[in-house]
Amino acid sequence: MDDEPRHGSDRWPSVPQRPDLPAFERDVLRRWADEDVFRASVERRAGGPVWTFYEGPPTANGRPGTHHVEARVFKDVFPRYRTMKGYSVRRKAGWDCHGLPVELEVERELGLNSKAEIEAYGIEAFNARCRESVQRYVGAFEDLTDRIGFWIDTDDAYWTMEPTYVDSLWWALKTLWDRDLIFEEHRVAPYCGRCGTGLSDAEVSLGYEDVEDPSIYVRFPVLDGPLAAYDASLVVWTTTPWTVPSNTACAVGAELRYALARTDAFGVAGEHLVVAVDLLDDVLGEGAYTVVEEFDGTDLTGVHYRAPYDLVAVDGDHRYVTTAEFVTTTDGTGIVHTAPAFGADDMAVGRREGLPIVNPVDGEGRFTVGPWTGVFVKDADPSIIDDLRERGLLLASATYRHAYPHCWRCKRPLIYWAKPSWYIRTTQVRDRLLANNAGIDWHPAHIRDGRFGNWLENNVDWALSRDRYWGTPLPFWRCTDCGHVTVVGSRAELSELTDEDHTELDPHRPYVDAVTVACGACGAVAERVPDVADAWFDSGGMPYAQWGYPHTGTEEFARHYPADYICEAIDQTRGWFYTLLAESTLLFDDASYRTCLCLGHIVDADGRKMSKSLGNILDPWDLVETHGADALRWLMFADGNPWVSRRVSHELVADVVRRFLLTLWNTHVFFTTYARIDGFDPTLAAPAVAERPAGDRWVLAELAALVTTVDTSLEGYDVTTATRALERFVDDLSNWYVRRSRRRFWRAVDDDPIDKASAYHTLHTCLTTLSQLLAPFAPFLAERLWQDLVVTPGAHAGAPTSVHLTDFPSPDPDAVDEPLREAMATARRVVELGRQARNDSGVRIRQPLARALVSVPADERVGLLELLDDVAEELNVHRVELADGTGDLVERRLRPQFRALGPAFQARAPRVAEAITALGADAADDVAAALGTGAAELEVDGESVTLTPEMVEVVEEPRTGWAVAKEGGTSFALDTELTDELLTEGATRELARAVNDLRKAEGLALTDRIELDVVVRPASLDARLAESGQYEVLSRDVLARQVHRNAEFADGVTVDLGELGDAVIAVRR
RNA sequence: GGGCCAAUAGCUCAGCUUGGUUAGAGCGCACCCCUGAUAAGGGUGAGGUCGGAGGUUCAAGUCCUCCUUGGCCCA
Repeated sequence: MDDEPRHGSDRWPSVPQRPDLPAFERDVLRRWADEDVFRASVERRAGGPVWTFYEGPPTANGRPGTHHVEARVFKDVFPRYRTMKGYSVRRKAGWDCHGLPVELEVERELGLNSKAEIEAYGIEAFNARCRESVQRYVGAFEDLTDRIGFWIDTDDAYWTMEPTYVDSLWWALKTLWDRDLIFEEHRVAPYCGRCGTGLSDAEVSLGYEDVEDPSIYVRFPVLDGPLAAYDASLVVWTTTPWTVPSNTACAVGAELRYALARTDAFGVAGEHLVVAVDLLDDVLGEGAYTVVEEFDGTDLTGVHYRAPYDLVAVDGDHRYVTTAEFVTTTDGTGIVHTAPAFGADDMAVGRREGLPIVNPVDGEGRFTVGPWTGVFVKDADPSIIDDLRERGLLLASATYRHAYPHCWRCKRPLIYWAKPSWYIRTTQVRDRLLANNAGIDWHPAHIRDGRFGNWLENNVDWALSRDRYWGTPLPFWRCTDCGHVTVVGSRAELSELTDEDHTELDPHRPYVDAVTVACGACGAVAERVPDVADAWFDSGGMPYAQWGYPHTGTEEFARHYPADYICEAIDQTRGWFYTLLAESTLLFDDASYRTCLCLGHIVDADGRKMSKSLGNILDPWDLVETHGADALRWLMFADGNPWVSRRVSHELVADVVRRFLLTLWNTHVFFTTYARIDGFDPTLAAPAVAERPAGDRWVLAELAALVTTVDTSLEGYDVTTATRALERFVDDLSNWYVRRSRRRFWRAVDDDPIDKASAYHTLHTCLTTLSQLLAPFAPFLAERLWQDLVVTPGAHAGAPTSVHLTDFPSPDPDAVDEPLREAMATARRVVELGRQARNDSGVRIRQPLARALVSVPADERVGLLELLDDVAEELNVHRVELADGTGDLVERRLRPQFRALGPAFQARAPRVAEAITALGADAADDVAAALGTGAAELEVDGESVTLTPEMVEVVEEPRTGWAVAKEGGTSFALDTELTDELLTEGATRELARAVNDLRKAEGLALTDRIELDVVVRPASLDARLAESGQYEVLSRDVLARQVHRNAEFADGVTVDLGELGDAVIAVRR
């Protein structure tokens, strides 16, 4: 730009027209770091009311992806907003360090494949590798966190593997133990025989595959009761033949009906079989049986039967019929084979009935007894089926296609079996969980009673223990002698119990395993149970454990409990959202968070989930370094609802840059360019808002409304409404305010200094307020605007050195002007119609026209009156007239208003509407006149009905032959007749454009003055231009010191002036 | 198999809470304008059975039921 401003001031920076967004963001990051702005923003609010955010710790077991950016920017925007609103918002970071994912990552690195191999490698060395792995990835997270402008204090982070954190968890576990909320029990869990380990639900869900499994029907002969007299057999269905040797009971539905049927279907003449009535046809074949007797499921209760195998000696009553709720007649026979060791439902029945657990299977999933000893159970299925068939017990055998879980690592089918585990008795506080959940403000609201509420309704006890290595060790010591369990609440307590100093102990395995305590009951040696805690227990405990509560940090805990706001993706409903609520309910009978924003997932441009296997992972660094962090942040905030899955791609981020960021940037460039030229001094008093022109008052009214919208939306955790309002305003500012006001900026200062100052102050206010409104969303661009518009030019005495240290704006009460906003909306609609009319008529915009006639609905007339000059100027029409409802220029039509007609006429409303629409111009005149005095009568289907003014809108349409455009109740008619005078003006505009083109081509600066040589032909046109003063107009428009008509010059440019003639022009400095 | 969510223009998304008769925006496309924001900017237009079928209502993109497809969670 010009190095010699017209009125001399370098207070405004020179802003590049094409910004390198990532580069300037890095500059901003440096400034923030140098001036410690984040810390300052928190500290200046230290005395404010506390507003608490909890960081759900990312599991640092891989590089951060684009979905992490999503969660992190939503975690950032509300704390930033609250800080600007005056709240004290501590931003404590956190890292989730433990868990199977970390172990698996390390196993991969080390090439280990099983627990046996890990133990051979050594738990100490293995856990050391896990610790290193976590620290490695935390670094990657910190870098990205910083780059995207997520202000969270990573120096103050909690780490779930820290000893003080573990101490807190031990306290929690001991507290629960003391309240009898923890117990040990056999439970059925998915298990991989080859890997020798149970799998978490998350792992199981990775490995579902569609497979063919056997589906067999087996005879279980009845041994006692009336049925025995028939030599009847129960027909039992199963898809896991290998569990038949472990059968201990059969379950029937108490509410279901059963039948004793005689049949020859299976090659035994006249045999008697028991099957659910609903399934007789399916199992025995239609018409292939006779029902002997029908009875209820409960009638079968207690009936003993003979099972096919006696491979394991069993004590106690078993192999009888009982009832269970899960029995249905959707498939099978209505009689369910039950093996408590190998199914969760089975185990529940077994526990209720006190049935023995028969488990002839070893830790590798192989039979330990019978003819299949050493065979993997699933592989034994065919041979068991053959055996049943040979012994005449098999009624039928088929296959069954279904999804069955497989080990995601070794691809072998999983088996479900019972092993002892530690549980937290969450079912005991189920009602409290529901009650506490009811008080949480969920976004979206349906989570509360939907996904999350349903989950809580079906609460089961929390399986706490994991038979693994890298986790919080359970602080349970069991006596080797009497079995008594001693629970330890901290390392300090452990020291007391052992009379050794363990206060500096690394509480991880294997160190803690080596510590033994004296049994609290008998005094013998107690050893720690080897399990570690579910890593979810770690993260769910962060409200207290991040402070080391209650051993340390009791004040911080009190100050920051509960959280006002948390935010994670929707998959945390059963993860962190649950464990947070469960632990706070168990320990404090309270929800530890007040508001929860639940995000949808990030998917690729085709709507597919991002995954390594699909190869569609978007690297967040690539996005940020190509388009900038603000662009990515804005996409997350503005594109769709936070809680539906949203697409991210380079194209979509680039679109944000073009559509929004560059539009705003261009406005910024426009302002600073002219502010530099004019040396605008922002410290001089601004004209009062009421004194400014309508355009200024309008944009300030829009700004005031925007401030209210953004503030209210953010208060309600609604970024969608806020960002859409901001986008709309930026577009309005650029494409209406600036567009309409350009001339005011470039005309000479001494022309109308008040008007010019008004324009500058207005645009300056808009841009600086935008900077503040944008600060929580797009912190980099906001900062740049603030620096360029406030800090560098010294615009406000004592203004904060960063936008992030300012108070969130409040609407200027002097600027609020709803009628003006509405009037401008009308004016803009009229302009749109005007453009349409011009387009249709083929008269180019540079050609002035004499007049236009506008009709708008009656209630918009007054407001529009003030803005008609704006409309005229925008459309390059000398005079725009507003039809006043009289005279012959317009004719009236009536538009039915259903909102009023519907309630009044009900079923007849459509007929009345038709009648209203059908009225001719004269009849419409009469009705409109009658309505003016209150009500009008109208004949509909031979009956007279009474219309009130609310029921119709009176629409006026120009009666002229002009170019007309209309929409709804608004119409615009353009007089396209061209007079000599108008054509002359048009020629001047044409000349001005050509001269300015030439100026640009010659490389002249905006402010350079020129000598203009011009020859207009024919001479008559030249004379007309001179007579009508058009050369003066031209001279002003192109900053010519003098216009030399009919000059002699060699290298002129020819300008076509249409049918009027042409011209040759040249410019000189 | 169960729960929740989604489906609106070629694409990405608003609108649905509170039903009102012309359903919007951006991108893309076609045509055009502007040329002192200029390696910018703007306009006009085409493009929609609002996933499908019923229902409630004078009136349904909006409310209800069922279905289809997709996603997430669970089994």
